[in-house]
Amino acid sequence: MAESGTKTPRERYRAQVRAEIKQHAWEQIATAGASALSLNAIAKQMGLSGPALYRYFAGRDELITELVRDAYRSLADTLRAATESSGADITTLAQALRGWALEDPNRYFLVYGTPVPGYHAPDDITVIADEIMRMLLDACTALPSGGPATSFAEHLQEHRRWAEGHPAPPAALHRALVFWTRLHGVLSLEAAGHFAGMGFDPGQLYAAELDELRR
Amino acid sequence: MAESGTKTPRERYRAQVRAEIKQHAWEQIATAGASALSLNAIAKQMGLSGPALYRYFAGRDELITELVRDAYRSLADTLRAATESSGADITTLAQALRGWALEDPNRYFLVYGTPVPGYHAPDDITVIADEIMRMLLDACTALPSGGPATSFAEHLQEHRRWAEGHPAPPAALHRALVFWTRLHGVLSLEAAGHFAGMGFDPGQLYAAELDELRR
DNA sequence: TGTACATCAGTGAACGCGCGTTCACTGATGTAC
DNA sequence: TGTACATCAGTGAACGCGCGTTCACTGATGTAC
Repeated sequence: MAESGTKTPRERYRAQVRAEIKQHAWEQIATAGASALSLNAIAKQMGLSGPALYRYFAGRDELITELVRDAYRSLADTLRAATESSGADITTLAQALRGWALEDPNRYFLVYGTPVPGYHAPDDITVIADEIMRMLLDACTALPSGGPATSFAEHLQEHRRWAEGHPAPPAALHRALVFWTRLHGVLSLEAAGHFAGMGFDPGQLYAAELDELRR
Repeated sequence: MAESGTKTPRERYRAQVRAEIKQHAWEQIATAGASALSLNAIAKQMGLSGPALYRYFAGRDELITELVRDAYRSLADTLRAATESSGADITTLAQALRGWALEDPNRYFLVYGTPVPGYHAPDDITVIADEIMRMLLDACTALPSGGPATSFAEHLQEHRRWAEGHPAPPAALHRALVFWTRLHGVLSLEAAGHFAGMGFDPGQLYAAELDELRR
Protein backbone atom coordinates (compact mmCIF):
# COMPACT_ATOMS: atom_id res chain seq x y z
CA MET A 1 0.00 0.00 0.00
CA ALA A 2 1.77 3.14 -1.17
CA GLU A 3 1.25 6.12 1.08
CA SER A 4 2.05 8.58 -1.64
CA GLY A 5 1.64 11.83 0.27
CA THR A 6 3.41 11.37 3.59
CA LYS A 7 7.12 10.91 3.53
CA THR A 8 9.43 10.20 6.40
CA PRO A 9 12.51 12.42 6.72
CA ARG A 10 14.62 9.48 5.60
CA GLU A 11 12.54 9.06 2.47
CA ARG A 12 12.85 12.73 1.71
CA TYR A 13 16.59 12.57 2.24
CA ARG A 14 16.89 9.55 -0.03
CA ALA A 15 14.90 11.25 -2.76
CA GLN A 16 17.03 14.34 -2.49
CA VAL A 17 20.34 12.47 -2.73
CA ARG A 18 19.03 10.45 -5.66
CA ALA A 19 18.12 13.70 -7.39
CA GLU A 20 21.54 15.12 -6.63
CA ILE A 21 23.23 12.08 -8.13
CA LYS A 22 21.14 12.42 -11.26
CA GLN A 23 21.95 16.08 -11.52
CA HIS A 24 25.65 15.38 -11.44
CA ALA A 25 25.10 12.62 -13.97
CA TRP A 26 23.41 15.10 -16.29
CA GLU A 27 26.26 17.57 -15.91
CA GLN A 28 28.66 14.80 -16.80
CA ILE A 29 26.58 13.80 -19.81
CA ALA A 30 26.25 17.38 -20.97
CA THR A 31 30.01 17.73 -20.83
CA ALA A 32 31.33 14.47 -22.20
CA GLY A 33 28.37 12.48 -23.47
CA ALA A 34 26.63 9.44 -22.12
CA SER A 35 29.45 6.99 -22.72
CA ALA A 36 31.64 8.89 -20.26
CA LEU A 37 29.17 8.51 -17.43
CA SER A 38 30.89 7.03 -14.38
CA LEU A 39 29.53 6.24 -10.94
CA ASN A 40 32.90 6.76 -9.30
CA ALA A 41 33.33 10.15 -10.93
CA ILE A 42 29.89 11.24 -9.71
CA ALA A 43 30.70 10.07 -6.20
CA LYS A 44 33.95 12.00 -6.21
CA GLN A 45 32.15 15.13 -7.39
CA MET A 46 29.72 14.79 -4.52
CA GLY A 47 32.44 14.20 -1.95
CA LEU A 48 31.31 10.62 -1.41
CA SER A 49 33.08 7.33 -1.78
CA GLY A 50 32.19 5.24 -4.82
CA PRO A 51 30.28 2.45 -3.10
CA ALA A 52 28.00 4.98 -1.39
CA LEU A 53 26.01 5.38 -4.60
CA TYR A 54 24.96 1.75 -4.43
CA ARG A 55 22.58 2.77 -1.66
CA TYR A 56 20.69 4.74 -4.29
CA PHE A 57 21.11 2.84 -7.53
CA ALA A 58 21.61 -0.85 -8.13
CA GLY A 59 24.36 -0.01 -10.59
CA ARG A 60 25.37 1.99 -13.60
CA ASP A 61 22.68 0.49 -15.82
CA GLU A 62 19.87 1.41 -13.48
CA LEU A 63 21.13 4.97 -13.35
CA ILE A 64 21.26 5.22 -17.13
CA THR A 65 17.80 3.73 -17.41
CA GLU A 66 16.52 6.33 -15.00
CA LEU A 67 18.20 9.10 -16.95
CA VAL A 68 16.73 7.93 -20.24
CA ARG A 69 13.32 7.76 -18.64
CA ASP A 70 13.69 11.24 -17.20
CA ALA A 71 14.82 12.59 -20.54
CA TYR A 72 11.74 11.17 -22.28
CA ARG A 73 9.60 12.45 -19.46
CA SER A 74 11.08 15.94 -19.71
CA LEU A 75 10.44 16.04 -23.44
CA ALA A 76 6.86 14.90 -22.97
CA ASP A 77 6.33 17.46 -20.22
CA THR A 78 7.93 20.21 -22.27
CA LEU A 79 5.65 19.48 -25.20
CA ARG A 80 2.59 19.25 -23.00
CA ALA A 81 3.37 22.51 -21.23
CA ALA A 82 3.88 24.22 -24.56
CA THR A 83 0.57 23.03 -25.96
CA GLU A 84 -1.21 24.08 -22.78
CA SER A 85 0.13 27.61 -22.95
CA SER A 86 0.31 28.17 -26.70
CA GLY A 87 -2.16 25.77 -28.23
CA ALA A 88 -1.84 22.24 -29.55
CA ASP A 89 -0.71 22.98 -33.09
CA ILE A 90 2.35 21.56 -34.79
CA THR A 91 4.17 24.89 -34.73
CA THR A 92 4.05 24.94 -30.97
CA LEU A 93 5.23 21.35 -30.81
CA ALA A 94 8.04 21.96 -33.28
CA GLN A 95 9.35 24.99 -31.42
CA ALA A 96 9.18 23.21 -28.10
CA LEU A 97 10.98 20.21 -29.57
CA ARG A 98 13.76 22.34 -30.95
CA GLY A 99 14.17 24.24 -27.71
CA TRP A 100 14.34 21.04 -25.75
CA ALA A 101 16.87 19.45 -28.10
CA LEU A 102 19.27 22.35 -28.26
CA GLU A 103 19.03 23.13 -24.57
CA ASP A 104 21.11 20.04 -23.90
CA PRO A 105 22.24 18.27 -27.07
CA ASN A 106 23.68 15.33 -25.19
CA ARG A 107 20.35 14.74 -23.48
CA TYR A 108 18.79 14.79 -26.94
CA PHE A 109 21.37 12.27 -28.16
CA LEU A 110 20.76 10.04 -25.16
CA VAL A 111 17.23 9.58 -26.45
CA TYR A 112 17.47 10.01 -30.21
CA GLY A 113 21.15 9.52 -30.99
CA THR A 114 23.36 6.53 -31.51
CA PRO A 115 22.04 3.75 -29.30
CA VAL A 116 24.15 3.11 -26.20
CA PRO A 117 25.89 -0.20 -26.98
CA GLY A 118 24.59 -3.12 -24.98
CA TYR A 119 21.89 -1.06 -23.37
CA HIS A 120 18.23 -1.60 -24.13
CA ALA A 121 15.47 0.66 -22.95
CA PRO A 122 12.89 -0.81 -20.59
CA ASP A 123 9.33 -1.29 -21.74
CA ASP A 124 7.72 1.40 -19.64
CA ILE A 125 9.47 4.02 -21.73
CA THR A 126 7.23 3.20 -24.65
CA VAL A 127 4.38 4.58 -22.56
CA ILE A 128 6.02 7.99 -22.62
CA ALA A 129 6.93 7.64 -26.29
CA ASP A 130 3.26 6.89 -26.98
CA GLU A 131 2.22 9.96 -25.04
CA ILE A 132 4.50 12.11 -27.20
CA MET A 133 3.19 10.49 -30.35
CA ARG A 134 -0.37 11.10 -29.22
CA MET A 135 0.20 14.85 -28.86
CA LEU A 136 1.69 14.87 -32.32
CA LEU A 137 -1.20 12.88 -33.77
CA ASP A 138 -3.69 15.20 -32.10
CA ALA A 139 -2.04 18.24 -33.64
CA CYS A 140 -1.91 16.63 -37.07
CA THR A 141 -5.51 15.47 -36.91
CA ALA A 142 -6.58 19.05 -36.22
CA LEU A 143 -4.93 20.22 -39.44
CA PRO A 144 -6.88 20.47 -42.71
CA SER A 145 -6.13 17.24 -44.49
CA GLY A 146 -5.00 18.83 -47.80
CA GLY A 147 -3.52 17.02 -50.76
CA PRO A 148 -4.29 13.69 -52.35
CA ALA A 149 -3.97 10.44 -50.42
CA THR A 150 -0.43 9.15 -50.92
CA SER A 151 0.31 5.48 -51.42
CA PHE A 152 2.36 5.60 -48.26
CA ALA A 153 -0.68 6.88 -46.37
CA GLU A 154 -2.50 3.76 -47.56
CA HIS A 155 0.34 1.63 -46.25
CA LEU A 156 0.08 3.43 -42.94
CA GLN A 157 -3.63 2.82 -42.74
CA GLU A 158 -2.87 -0.89 -42.81
CA HIS A 159 0.08 -0.64 -40.46
CA ARG A 160 -0.92 1.72 -37.74
CA ARG A 161 -0.02 -0.26 -34.67
CA TRP A 162 1.89 2.81 -33.44
CA ALA A 163 -1.30 4.88 -33.59
CA GLU A 164 -3.67 2.24 -32.28
CA GLY A 165 -6.87 3.69 -30.95
CA HIS A 166 -6.18 7.16 -32.29
CA PRO A 167 -8.81 8.62 -34.61
CA ALA A 168 -6.25 10.21 -36.94
CA PRO A 169 -7.05 9.71 -40.64
CA PRO A 170 -4.33 8.33 -42.94
CA ALA A 171 -3.19 11.77 -44.09
CA ALA A 172 -2.66 12.80 -40.47
CA LEU A 173 -0.69 9.63 -39.76
CA HIS A 174 1.56 10.43 -42.68
CA ARG A 175 1.95 14.01 -41.58
CA ALA A 176 2.80 13.08 -38.00
CA LEU A 177 5.51 10.68 -39.11
CA VAL A 178 6.96 13.15 -41.55
CA PHE A 179 6.85 15.90 -38.95
CA TRP A 180 8.90 13.66 -36.75
CA THR A 181 11.53 12.58 -39.26
CA ARG A 182 11.99 15.93 -40.98
CA LEU A 183 12.48 17.87 -37.81
CA HIS A 184 14.78 15.25 -36.34
CA GLY A 185 16.70 15.33 -39.59
CA VAL A 186 17.52 18.99 -39.07
CA LEU A 187 17.99 18.71 -35.32
CA SER A 188 20.26 15.69 -35.28
CA LEU A 189 22.57 17.06 -37.94
CA GLU A 190 22.57 20.47 -36.29
CA ALA A 191 23.21 19.14 -32.79
CA ALA A 192 26.00 16.91 -34.09
CA GLY A 193 27.66 19.98 -35.57
CA HIS A 194 27.29 18.99 -39.20
CA PHE A 195 26.13 22.46 -40.23
CA ALA A 196 29.03 24.19 -38.51
CA GLY A 197 30.96 26.26 -40.99
CA MET A 198 28.39 25.86 -43.74
CA GLY A 199 27.31 29.45 -43.30
CA PHE A 200 23.53 29.29 -43.21
CA ASP A 201 21.24 29.42 -40.19
CA PRO A 202 19.88 26.00 -39.18
CA GLY A 203 17.03 27.73 -37.38
CA GLN A 204 15.74 29.08 -40.67
CA LEU A 205 16.01 25.68 -42.28
CA TYR A 206 14.01 24.27 -39.40
CA ALA A 207 11.43 27.01 -39.79
CA ALA A 208 11.22 26.40 -43.54
CA GLU A 209 10.62 22.70 -42.99
CA LEU A 210 7.94 23.53 -40.48
CA ASP A 211 6.29 25.92 -42.95
CA GLU A 212 6.12 23.21 -45.54
CA LEU A 213 4.58 20.81 -43.05
CA ARG A 214 1.82 23.29 -42.37
CA ARG A 215 0.87 23.75 -45.99
CA MET B 1 59.50 12.43 -53.60
CA ALA B 2 56.77 9.85 -53.46
CA GLU B 3 57.29 6.88 -55.72
CA SER B 4 53.63 6.00 -55.81
CA GLY B 5 53.72 2.97 -58.04
CA THR B 6 56.60 0.82 -56.89
CA LYS B 7 56.35 -0.69 -53.44
CA THR B 8 58.89 -2.68 -51.58
CA PRO B 9 57.71 -5.96 -50.05
CA ARG B 10 57.94 -4.32 -46.65
CA GLU B 11 55.70 -1.48 -47.73
CA ARG B 12 53.20 -3.92 -49.09
CA TYR B 13 53.28 -5.92 -45.89
CA ARG B 14 52.78 -2.77 -43.83
CA ALA B 15 49.84 -1.70 -45.93
CA GLN B 16 48.30 -5.13 -45.61
CA VAL B 17 48.62 -5.28 -41.83
CA ARG B 18 47.24 -1.75 -41.52
CA ALA B 19 44.26 -2.84 -43.60
CA GLU B 20 43.83 -5.92 -41.45
CA ILE B 21 43.83 -3.81 -38.30
CA LYS B 22 41.20 -1.53 -39.76
CA GLN B 23 39.08 -4.47 -40.78
CA HIS B 24 39.07 -5.83 -37.25
CA ALA B 25 38.31 -2.33 -36.03
CA TRP B 26 35.28 -2.18 -38.29
CA GLU B 27 34.06 -5.54 -37.08
CA GLN B 28 34.39 -4.30 -33.53
CA ILE B 29 32.52 -1.11 -34.38
CA ALA B 30 29.79 -3.00 -36.20
CA THR B 31 29.30 -5.17 -33.13
CA ALA B 32 29.58 -2.77 -30.24
CA GLY B 33 29.81 0.73 -31.62
CA ALA B 34 32.67 3.15 -31.89
CA SER B 35 33.01 3.83 -28.18
CA ALA B 36 33.96 0.20 -27.60
CA LEU B 37 36.88 0.31 -29.99
CA SER B 38 40.03 -0.91 -28.26
CA LEU B 39 43.54 -1.32 -29.60
CA ASN B 40 44.32 -4.14 -27.22
CA ALA B 41 41.21 -6.03 -28.21
CA ILE B 42 42.10 -5.72 -31.89
CA ALA B 43 45.63 -6.95 -31.20
CA LYS B 44 44.29 -9.92 -29.30
CA GLN B 45 41.93 -10.77 -32.17
CA MET B 46 44.86 -10.71 -34.56
CA GLY B 47 47.04 -12.85 -32.34
CA LEU B 48 49.39 -9.96 -31.66
CA SER B 49 50.48 -8.25 -28.50
CA GLY B 50 49.01 -4.82 -27.79
CA PRO B 51 52.10 -2.70 -28.38
CA ALA B 52 52.59 -4.24 -31.84
CA LEU B 53 49.85 -2.01 -33.23
CA TYR B 54 51.90 1.05 -32.45
CA ARG B 55 54.08 0.15 -35.42
CA TYR B 56 51.05 0.90 -37.57
CA PHE B 57 49.13 3.63 -35.81
CA ALA B 58 50.38 6.38 -33.52
CA GLY B 59 47.51 5.61 -31.15
CA ARG B 60 43.82 5.11 -30.76
CA ASP B 61 42.95 8.58 -32.01
CA GLU B 62 44.86 8.15 -35.25
CA LEU B 63 43.07 4.88 -35.88
CA ILE B 64 39.67 6.46 -35.30
CA THR B 65 40.55 9.38 -37.53
CA GLU B 66 41.51 6.96 -40.26
CA LEU B 67 38.26 5.05 -39.84
CA VAL B 68 36.18 8.20 -40.02
CA ARG B 69 38.03 9.25 -43.14
CA ASP B 70 37.51 5.83 -44.71
CA ALA B 71 33.82 5.90 -43.84
CA TYR B 72 33.38 9.27 -45.54
CA ARG B 73 35.43 8.07 -48.45
CA SER B 74 33.34 4.92 -48.80
CA LEU B 75 30.13 6.94 -48.82
CA ALA B 76 31.50 9.30 -51.44
CA ASP B 77 32.69 6.38 -53.56
CA THR B 78 29.38 4.58 -53.16
CA LEU B 79 27.46 7.64 -54.31
CA ARG B 80 29.82 8.26 -57.20
CA ALA B 81 29.67 4.66 -58.37
CA ALA B 82 25.87 4.76 -58.21
CA THR B 83 25.63 7.92 -60.29
CA GLU B 84 28.07 6.51 -62.82
CA SER B 85 26.04 3.37 -63.31
CA SER B 86 22.48 4.67 -62.85
CA GLY B 87 22.65 8.37 -63.59
CA ALA B 88 23.21 11.40 -61.41
CA ASP B 89 19.66 12.01 -60.23
CA ILE B 90 18.51 12.36 -56.65
CA THR B 91 16.74 9.01 -56.67
CA THR B 92 19.97 7.22 -57.40
CA LEU B 93 21.75 9.18 -54.69
CA ALA B 94 18.99 8.53 -52.17
CA GLN B 95 18.95 4.79 -52.78
CA ALA B 96 22.73 4.58 -52.59
CA LEU B 97 22.72 6.58 -49.38
CA ARG B 98 20.16 4.32 -47.80
CA GLY B 99 21.98 1.19 -48.85
CA TRP B 100 25.24 2.48 -47.48
CA ALA B 101 23.69 3.54 -44.17
CA LEU B 102 21.85 0.31 -43.46
CA GLU B 103 24.68 -1.91 -44.62
CA ASP B 104 26.54 -1.00 -41.45
CA PRO B 105 24.55 1.25 -39.12
CA ASN B 106 27.45 1.79 -36.79
CA ARG B 107 29.61 3.04 -39.63
CA TYR B 108 26.77 5.41 -40.45
CA PHE B 109 26.65 6.57 -36.84
CA LEU B 110 30.41 7.04 -36.76
CA VAL B 111 29.92 9.73 -39.38
CA TYR B 112 26.45 11.12 -38.77
CA GLY B 113 25.59 10.04 -35.25
CA THR B 114 26.37 11.38 -31.82
CA PRO B 115 29.79 12.99 -31.98
CA VAL B 116 32.53 10.93 -30.33
CA PRO B 117 33.29 12.85 -27.13
CA GLY B 118 36.62 14.64 -27.18
CA TYR B 119 37.31 13.70 -30.76
CA HIS B 120 37.35 16.25 -33.53
CA ALA B 121 37.55 15.41 -37.20
CA PRO B 122 40.62 16.60 -39.08
CA ASP B 123 40.27 19.29 -41.74
CA ASP B 124 40.93 17.09 -44.74
CA ILE B 125 37.65 15.33 -44.17
CA THR B 126 35.77 18.43 -45.23
CA VAL B 127 37.22 17.83 -48.68
CA ILE B 128 35.30 14.57 -48.90
CA ALA B 129 32.20 16.14 -47.37
CA ASP B 130 32.40 18.83 -50.05
CA GLU B 131 32.68 16.17 -52.73
CA ILE B 132 29.51 14.53 -51.45
CA MET B 133 27.73 17.86 -51.31
CA ARG B 134 28.81 18.63 -54.86
CA MET B 135 27.21 15.45 -56.19
CA LEU B 136 24.04 16.35 -54.39
CA LEU B 137 24.09 19.92 -55.70
CA ASP B 138 24.68 18.66 -59.22
CA ALA B 139 21.67 16.38 -59.02
CA CYS B 140 19.47 19.12 -57.58
CA THR B 141 20.59 21.66 -60.16
CA ALA B 142 19.55 19.28 -62.91
CA LEU B 143 16.03 19.15 -61.53
CA PRO B 144 13.29 21.51 -62.81
CA SER B 145 13.26 24.34 -60.31
CA GLY B 146 9.50 24.20 -59.56
CA GLY B 147 7.64 26.21 -56.97
CA PRO B 148 7.99 29.80 -55.76
CA ALA B 149 11.23 31.06 -54.24
CA THR B 150 11.02 30.49 -50.49
CA SER B 151 12.33 33.01 -48.03
CA PHE B 152 14.75 30.40 -46.83
CA ALA B 153 16.11 30.06 -50.37
CA GLU B 154 16.82 33.80 -50.26
CA HIS B 155 18.66 33.32 -47.00
CA LEU B 156 20.69 30.55 -48.59
CA GLN B 157 21.58 32.73 -51.54
CA GLU B 158 23.25 35.09 -49.11
CA HIS B 159 24.82 32.33 -47.04
CA ARG B 160 26.12 29.79 -49.48
CA ARG B 161 29.67 29.30 -48.23
CA TRP B 162 28.98 25.54 -48.25
CA ALA B 163 28.19 25.69 -51.97
CA GLU B 164 30.89 28.15 -52.96
CA GLY B 165 31.71 28.03 -56.62
CA HIS B 166 28.77 25.82 -57.47
CA PRO B 167 26.34 27.17 -60.07
CA ALA B 168 23.26 25.87 -58.26
CA PRO B 169 20.40 28.40 -58.15
CA PRO B 170 18.77 29.17 -54.77
CA ALA B 171 15.97 26.66 -55.25
CA ALA B 172 18.52 23.90 -55.86
CA LEU B 173 20.47 24.90 -52.74
CA HIS B 174 17.29 24.62 -50.74
CA ARG B 175 16.44 21.30 -52.30
CA ALA B 176 19.88 19.83 -51.68
CA LEU B 177 19.80 20.78 -48.02
CA VAL B 178 16.31 19.44 -47.56
CA PHE B 179 17.21 16.24 -49.39
CA TRP B 180 19.98 15.81 -46.90
CA THR B 181 18.04 16.51 -43.72
CA ARG B 182 14.86 14.66 -44.65
CA LEU B 183 16.60 11.48 -45.66
CA HIS B 184 18.88 11.57 -42.64
CA GLY B 185 15.82 12.13 -40.51
CA VAL B 186 14.37 8.82 -41.65
CA LEU B 187 17.69 6.98 -41.70
CA SER B 188 18.95 8.06 -38.29
CA LEU B 189 15.70 7.19 -36.54
CA GLU B 190 15.47 3.91 -38.43
CA ALA B 191 19.08 2.89 -37.79
CA ALA B 192 18.72 3.75 -34.12
CA GLY B 193 15.74 1.43 -33.93
CA HIS B 194 13.13 4.06 -33.19
CA PHE B 195 10.68 2.60 -35.68
CA ALA B 196 10.98 -0.91 -34.29
CA GLY B 197 7.58 -2.16 -33.23
CA MET B 198 5.69 0.71 -34.81
CA GLY B 199 4.44 -1.58 -37.54
CA PHE B 200 5.02 0.36 -40.74
CA ASP B 201 7.83 -0.07 -43.24
CA PRO B 202 10.54 2.60 -42.94
CA GLY B 203 11.58 1.89 -46.51
CA GLN B 204 8.22 3.11 -47.74
CA LEU B 205 8.49 6.23 -45.62
CA TYR B 206 11.89 6.86 -47.14
CA ALA B 207 10.50 6.32 -50.63
CA ALA B 208 7.58 8.65 -49.91
CA GLU B 209 9.93 11.37 -48.75
CA LEU B 210 12.01 10.90 -51.86
CA ASP B 211 8.88 11.15 -54.02
CA GLU B 212 8.00 14.44 -52.47
CA LEU B 213 11.52 15.75 -53.04
CA ARG B 214 11.19 14.97 -56.72
CA ARG B 215 7.94 16.84 -57.19
C1' DT C 1 11.79 11.21 29.10
C1' DG C 2 14.96 7.66 28.85
C1' DT C 3 16.68 3.33 27.34
C1' DA C 4 17.30 -0.80 23.93
C1' DC C 5 17.17 -2.00 19.57
C1' DA C 6 16.74 -1.85 14.49
C1' DT C 7 17.52 0.55 10.42
C1' DC C 8 20.31 2.46 7.19
C1' DA C 9 23.94 5.96 5.12
C1' DG C 10 28.48 5.97 4.22
C1' DT C 11 33.53 4.23 4.56
C1' DG C 12 37.82 1.93 3.26
C1' DA C 13 39.91 -1.97 1.56
C1' DA C 14 39.92 -5.09 -1.88
C1' DC C 15 39.03 -7.74 -6.38
C1' DG C 16 39.54 -8.24 -11.12
C1' DC C 17 39.45 -6.07 -15.18
C1' DG C 18 40.84 -3.64 -19.39
C1' DC C 19 42.52 0.37 -21.10
C1' DG C 20 46.37 3.32 -23.68
C1' DT C 21 50.98 3.77 -23.81
C1' DT C 22 56.46 3.44 -22.94
C1' DC C 23 60.47 0.91 -23.05
C1' DA C 24 64.37 -2.10 -23.69
C1' DC C 25 64.83 -6.13 -26.06
C1' DT C 26 65.07 -10.16 -29.71
C1' DG C 27 64.97 -11.98 -34.11
C1' DA C 28 63.93 -11.80 -38.76
C1' DT C 29 64.21 -9.31 -43.17
C1' DG C 30 66.33 -6.44 -46.39
C1' DT C 31 70.59 -3.68 -48.16
C1' DA C 32 75.46 -2.56 -49.42
C1' DC C 33 79.81 -3.95 -50.53
C1' DT D 1 77.86 -15.46 -53.63
C1' DG D 2 78.93 -14.39 -49.18
C1' DT D 3 79.57 -11.37 -45.35
C1' DA D 4 78.56 -7.02 -42.28
C1' DC D 5 75.39 -3.95 -41.13
C1' DA D 6 70.97 -1.41 -40.80
C1' DT D 7 66.20 -1.56 -40.60
C1' DC D 8 62.13 -2.77 -38.63
C1' DA D 9 58.20 -6.10 -36.84
C1' DG D 10 56.89 -7.89 -32.80
C1' DT D 11 57.47 -9.28 -27.66
C1' DG D 12 56.99 -9.07 -22.64
C1' DA D 13 57.19 -6.44 -18.70
C1' DA D 14 55.78 -2.55 -16.65
C1' DC D 15 53.30 2.00 -15.44
C1' DG D 16 49.40 4.38 -14.04
C1' DC D 17 44.83 4.80 -14.52
C1' DG D 18 39.84 4.38 -13.80
C1' DC D 19 36.18 1.45 -14.00
C1' DG D 20 32.08 -1.35 -11.69
C1' DT D 21 31.21 -3.88 -7.91
C1' DT D 22 31.47 -6.75 -3.16
C1' DC D 23 32.13 -6.85 1.53
C1' DA D 24 32.64 -6.26 6.45
C1' DC D 25 32.46 -2.53 9.12
C1' DT D 26 31.30 2.13 11.86
C1' DG D 27 28.40 5.58 13.36
C1' DA D 28 24.41 8.21 13.10
C1' DT D 29 19.33 8.38 12.85
C1' DG D 30 14.93 6.78 13.77
C1' DT D 31 11.56 3.56 16.39
C1' DA D 32 9.32 0.95 20.20
C1' DC D 33 8.53 0.34 24.81
